[in-house]
Amino acid sequence: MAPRDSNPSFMNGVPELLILTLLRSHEMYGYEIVQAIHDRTQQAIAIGEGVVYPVLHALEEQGALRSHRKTVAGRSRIYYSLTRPGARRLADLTANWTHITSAIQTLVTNYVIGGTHAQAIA
Amino acid sequence: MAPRDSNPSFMNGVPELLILTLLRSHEMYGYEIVQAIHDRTQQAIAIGEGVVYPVLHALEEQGALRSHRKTVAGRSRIYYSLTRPGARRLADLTANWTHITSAIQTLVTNYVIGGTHAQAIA
DNA sequence: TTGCCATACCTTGAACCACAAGGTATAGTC
DNA sequence: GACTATACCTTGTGGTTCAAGGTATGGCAA
Repeated sequence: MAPRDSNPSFMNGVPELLILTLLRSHEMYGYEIVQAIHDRTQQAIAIGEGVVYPVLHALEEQGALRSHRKTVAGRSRIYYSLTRPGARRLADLTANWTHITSAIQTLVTNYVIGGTHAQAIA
Repeated sequence: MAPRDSNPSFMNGVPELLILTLLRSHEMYGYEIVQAIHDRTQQAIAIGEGVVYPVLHALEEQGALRSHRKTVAGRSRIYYSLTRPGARRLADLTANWTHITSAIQTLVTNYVIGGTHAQAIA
């Protein structure tokens, strides 16, 4: 039921990380988050609604987010904001993300600078 | 049969990236790769044999790797090395990896430097 | 007024990847 | 003679993400 630990199932949880990150500065609603991720990453990353909404629900259920409805221009929106535990969770995820990606980056960019190392490719 | 593209299924393929990266400089065998990933990332990343071996088989089948048996000290090892297409594949994966992670990194580390932004956490 | 697009929410099914756990076999060590 | 390390491998399970669809309102254009 809970093989949560060990490896972070690798790079999983990126949507969660991005969503929490966006909510760090101010509250947002789901549809807005979907577009914000797309825009603020120069289209490098596109996370669909089918991913965002379930994550929002799960995070709220876990107490990491809090929500309230607001109607703007006849449109009903559900705004989400970080709770204290949510901020802690974001800090953990961010630290972990940085740790892992920098480890990978070090490996990947090691002595590839000028060489063609043709003997390895042969 | 082939919804391969769209998003890179996110951070998937990290094991593949790491394996190709290690094989960039010289040939290695599976068991060695498992430990090398563990060691060269300061234990930040641990990829099990259950992941490495299938990836090696798949990459060879796709023509990205080439293998040959060698017996060393009574131990039979299967050494893998990069082919030309494999090197191209590694270049693609690396570029993509860098692109995506830097986009995320930019979002994640934006104006978090000194502030507690307590108003967002409330 | 009818149709279409954008907004805004949501769920379902399938695909896929990585993992843990197991299984085989040999070499060296205690 | 048993245990650990080496070295290969496969299977089943589980968790994430995806694409595709489904509902409803507002605004705009034909």
